[in-house]
Amino acid sequence: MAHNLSEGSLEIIMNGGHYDKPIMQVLGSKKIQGSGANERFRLLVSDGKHSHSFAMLATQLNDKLITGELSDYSVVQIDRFVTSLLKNTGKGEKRVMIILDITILTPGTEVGKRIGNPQTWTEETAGSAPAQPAMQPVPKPAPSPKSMAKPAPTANMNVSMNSSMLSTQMTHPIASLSPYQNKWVIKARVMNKSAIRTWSNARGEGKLFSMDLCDDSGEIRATAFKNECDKFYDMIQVDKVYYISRCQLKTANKQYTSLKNDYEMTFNSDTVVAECTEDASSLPTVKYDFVPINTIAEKSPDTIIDVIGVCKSAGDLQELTAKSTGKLLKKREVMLVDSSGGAVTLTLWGNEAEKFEGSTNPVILAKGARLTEFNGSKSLSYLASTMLRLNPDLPEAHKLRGWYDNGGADMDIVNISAKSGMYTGGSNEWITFAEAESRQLGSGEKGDYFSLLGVLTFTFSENAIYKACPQEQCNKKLVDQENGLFRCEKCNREYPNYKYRLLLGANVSDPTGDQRITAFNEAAEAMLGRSAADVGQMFDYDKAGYAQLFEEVKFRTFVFKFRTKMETYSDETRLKTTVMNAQPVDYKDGNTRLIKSIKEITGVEV
DNA sequence: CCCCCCCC
Repeated sequence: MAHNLSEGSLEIIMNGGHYDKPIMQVLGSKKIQGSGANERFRLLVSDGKHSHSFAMLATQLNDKLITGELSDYSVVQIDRFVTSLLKNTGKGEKRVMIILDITILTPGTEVGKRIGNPQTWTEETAGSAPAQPAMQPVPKPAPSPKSMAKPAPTANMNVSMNSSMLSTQMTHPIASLSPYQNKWVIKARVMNKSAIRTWSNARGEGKLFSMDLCDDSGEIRATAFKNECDKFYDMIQVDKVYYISRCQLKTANKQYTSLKNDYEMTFNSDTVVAECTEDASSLPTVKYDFVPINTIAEKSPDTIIDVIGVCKSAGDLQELTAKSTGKLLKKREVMLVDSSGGAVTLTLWGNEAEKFEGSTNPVILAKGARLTEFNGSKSLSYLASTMLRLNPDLPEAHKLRGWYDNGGADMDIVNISAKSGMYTGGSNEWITFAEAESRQLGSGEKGDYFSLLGVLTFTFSENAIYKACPQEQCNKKLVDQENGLFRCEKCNREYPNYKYRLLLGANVSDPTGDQRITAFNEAAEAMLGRSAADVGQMFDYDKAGYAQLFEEVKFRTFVFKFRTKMETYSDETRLKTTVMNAQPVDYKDGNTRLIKSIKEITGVEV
């Protein structure tokens, strides 16, 4: 197979010229910094004549390397790139190429060898190369942004370029910024802007706001303190594009951001920000990486994720006092659902909790919400840096609206945030009913907890729902006074209203046995995929639907967390097993466990 | 220079 590399293109690019979609061969790659989501790779590329390790892969293309798609010897077409001059201590300047888009023409495994005999490109080679290749268009002076308060820094402006590249070439890619180089201008879109926060600690006090910026090459967080906070807060607007220069760069603390950049920037008194008034539609807009709600349970706690869902219900505003700080907190729990059939609780705090209005079932978009785990179930928490948007004008949002209003509202859901409130931990191990029996779980004084992968083989629909005391903390079954009032023996009061709660009896089986179990309200909601209120509604008005629901849930598989204890009724002693928590199966986790046990049983490496 | 992001 013929591989026509763009011989000589590397030389042109290294001299600051532009070459449209050069075809090159990848000869090697090297991780230059970061790990996980923050890795950045450098490539050794060849155009057949020269080779050079000056190419950096934009982080959004990392996957191609990691998955092996972009293997050594691959022949690629570089569809989009920018170059930038970096100050190289003591050695003048060094040009880097940031690859933004790439098409793999022939996989490395098919090429299998180096093409031609490329020579390593060096400064000496550069000296012998023409400074301005003849094929380049006439250089154009770079227009400086009109509204800049100070003249835009003009460092590194390379004027040999075609007009479509002009604005990109004028500015520096975000991915190329580092603390070692301070003469740059970026052209970036504001993806997110925080509210102004104040702080006060031993080192002083002040206020700040932060913003997340992006361009073709990557993203970065910028923070403005005190004076700069006042100066720029009103000016900076989400979705707008700005030229920004003269900021301090420092290493980002990964604990507090999910942005793909090892650095973050701080505005200082020299910082220049000017709105870009030209067409900036080529710059990426806010990027969302929506996680389907039914897969949120598979993610690790403390992950920052983007989610979009319909607010199915919203709790009341709750006030509570933080035990650790004594601070008065306000929170509101909102239940989000999407067409994946999952439901998750999003907890709003403070101002956001106070002003939230969920009665119209708005579509809620939360970018950068934190996944938290409590008592074995997962939910989302709103952070200061979370971007919350109600009914955003996005295709995903319109789709969800349509789904919800056309039957989605009545869809069976599995609430991954369902909690029992009683679960006190226990081993993370899955065992079987046979193992539970052989370990004599439940025979002790305190009861035992265990987890198991099981199938719901039968559910008892009779008496699965009851009218409970409407008081927040009291779930006592009410006595119908037959006069429109219901009596709570615990509160010693009569109420005209009640709330429905579930108390579900069922059989759970695994390959080694089965067990009659009881699931209280939240666990039962997770198993039935319906809220107690919904089930109560069906019980009252749709008996057939109610019966159907209990049929449908049969043979669903869950990861159950049980509490089991021997109890004696009159003369009979038997195990009473309660479902603390029923979660949908995370098959990735399930397979890991399976592989581990295959290894243990067979001694064979899988 | 923040970096707390809460509670059950």
